Amino acid sequence: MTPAGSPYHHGDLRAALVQTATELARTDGPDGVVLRETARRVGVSHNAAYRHFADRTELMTAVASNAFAELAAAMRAALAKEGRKRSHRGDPAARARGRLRALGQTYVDFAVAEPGLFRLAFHEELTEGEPADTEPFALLGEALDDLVAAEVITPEERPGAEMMCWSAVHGFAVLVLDGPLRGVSAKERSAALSAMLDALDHGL
Amino acid sequence: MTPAGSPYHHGDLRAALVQTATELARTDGPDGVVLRETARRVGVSHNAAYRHFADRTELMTAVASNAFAELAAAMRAALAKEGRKRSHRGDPAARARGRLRALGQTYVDFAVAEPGLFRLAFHEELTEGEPADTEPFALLGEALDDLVAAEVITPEERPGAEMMCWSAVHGFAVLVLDGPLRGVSAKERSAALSAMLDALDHGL
DNA sequence: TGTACATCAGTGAACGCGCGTTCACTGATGTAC
DNA sequence: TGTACATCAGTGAACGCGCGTTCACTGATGTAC
Repeated sequence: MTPAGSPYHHGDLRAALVQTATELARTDGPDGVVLRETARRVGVSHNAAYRHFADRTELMTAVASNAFAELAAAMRAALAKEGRKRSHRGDPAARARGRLRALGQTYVDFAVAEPGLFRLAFHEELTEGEPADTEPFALLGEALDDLVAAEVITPEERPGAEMMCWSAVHGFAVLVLDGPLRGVSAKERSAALSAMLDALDHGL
Repeated sequence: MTPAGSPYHHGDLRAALVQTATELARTDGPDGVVLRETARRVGVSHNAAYRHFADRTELMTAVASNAFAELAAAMRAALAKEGRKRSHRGDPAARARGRLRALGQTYVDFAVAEPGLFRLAFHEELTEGEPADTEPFALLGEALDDLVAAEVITPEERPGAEMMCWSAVHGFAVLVLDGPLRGVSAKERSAALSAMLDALDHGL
């Protein structure tokens, strides 16, 4: 608990910086994460940040990690909601398929709702280092485990199916954000996504 | 025909700038396209570029257009090569499927071979304006027309199939360049791509 | 064929930008005795 | 309980960077008469 006013010691400056930088990324994307601006907004001198991060990249990496966590949380919520559906009672195959679809839908929804965070999470310079924090893809993998368990697909089909799901869902998101699907209306977009998820489900 | 030496008038400065900027993009990606450096390499004062481009973005757009043309050319070559296969004689369905697969393969190969150009082509800031030059996607669309004509898929299935192909292929490329598939060896990568193209083919 | 003149294509110097990063420093905090 | 001291967390000023862009200018070219 820091006293009111502007105490010399912040309390939890690191967390405050990451939080603020995340908001910048949300609004302005990867390039919006400016070290000086982040410090300014937190109300601290810009070099104070160097107590907590070696450089700007380290700050961005922390933001990316935040973004992945946010996406993963949305996906877990969607998974739980879908799992609870009455129609899936006693039908593990339908449930597994429904959950996979829900994951894909949520992934794309997140990209559209938070383009800045999404772009940052997959920002080239950040993914260069150690293996990225890819919980979202792990969740997709678990959904595929369920699909195998429910005998919707065979273990042999799984590798192809997995690449397919990862790629289709991520690709759709990217094409909507920065590709030829950019200008498309929300309505058309969800129709296209829906058609694709149908094809994906049917193809498995 | 310009005389030897350093004539005052270049001859075709615009083309030279685009060409050089393309090489910069090839090596260093979107951020590598630096107006001053481009002019420097061409051997011209940096503001000469403003005779031919309103600003840096316009130069980059020209480079992106080059990149798309290069990708499209590779795809057309793959299409022609696949179409000539003996095994496809009298089997339009097999041929249509083979061509679609060849397109996907070529698309990913291009992204891996020319990451800088690929990233530039789908660079956020460039795709903002008017509809991008998307011949590669048009080719994918034509391949799907053939698939419908050969009765491999029905016209009703086509929209979902199209989104699926676009997304899967583009998504795979992006995941390999900047996503969790980044570090993967060439061998693993082509196995994964192959598995995905199998799944895609089988799913249609 | 010669010449005047509009137009096009280049030059060179300068500006402002705002950043990331480093340096030498000071204020606050907690712990050993 | 008091005090010395190491350590941690901030500050403020400064640097260098290299860029994109603009300004006022000059050299080359082609066309009308």
